[in-house]
Amino acid sequence: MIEKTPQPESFLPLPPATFHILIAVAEEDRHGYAIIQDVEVRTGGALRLSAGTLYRSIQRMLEQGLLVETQERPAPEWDDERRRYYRITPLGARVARAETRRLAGLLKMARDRGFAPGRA
Amino acid sequence: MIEKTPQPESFLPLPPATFHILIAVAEEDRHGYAIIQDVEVRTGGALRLSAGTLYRSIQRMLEQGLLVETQERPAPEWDDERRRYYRITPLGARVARAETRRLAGLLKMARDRGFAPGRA
DNA sequence: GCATCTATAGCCATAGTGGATATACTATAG
DNA sequence: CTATAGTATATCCACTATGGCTATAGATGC
Repeated sequence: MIEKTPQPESFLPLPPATFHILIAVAEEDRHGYAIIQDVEVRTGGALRLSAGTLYRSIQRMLEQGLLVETQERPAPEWDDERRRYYRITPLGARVARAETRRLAGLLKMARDRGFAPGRA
Repeated sequence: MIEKTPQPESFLPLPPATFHILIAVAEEDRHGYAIIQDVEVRTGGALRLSAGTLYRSIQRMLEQGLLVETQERPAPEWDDERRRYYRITPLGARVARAETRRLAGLLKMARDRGFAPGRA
């Protein structure tokens, strides 16, 4: 018996916070606070993930297998004991690609109906 | 005094149902049930707007000025008395364009971090 | 007669979110 | 020395959006 991994599509549509967290940890392993900062910088300050949303989202994502907590830590002089580092799993990456496809489709629908992505 | 219309950005991010409804009525005035069908066809059956979500979303959108109920009705032989037709307002169109821009930005972030919109 | 489709609308439970709060360590300014 | 701000994780409460169910009701089809 082959243990089947769940279909990425079954996670869709992703909660916005979940997608932003996956994008944040795609580049490199990040700890919670660094994820909040990455989202804020990436969106030009437009989206600030609240701590409540972040840690509950991470909990859920660990249970779903989209993230794992890594044991690898930076050199002690760069580290902070309090931090917990998270890494995206292969499943997490597949789910993120599926959500990316869904968004691309949605964007196409909007453009086809005349909502060009130009100025306001 | 010029009565200011609200900033389109203040509505963002749009609830998914709201954006789908705006896309549905962009093409032509539609009644509730026709909106549900348009969403289902457009998404290839992936998204089925529930009646509860639809009518509460419409209520909110009327109050926010994103939609108006039209008085114009099709010829009686094509009409159904029960139907209520909705039309997108200029504000609704501006909000939809703003949301389209936001989504385009989000999609770019995902692609920049390696989530190409290719296969799963 | 009964099911199905069309059409609108309200009710209830759940999920996701923001904001506030708690704890605690570090760095900087006064 | 002390106050403030930043870093870091975590929990609690309230609100919003959503899905599913139910109600109502006329039309169509078997």
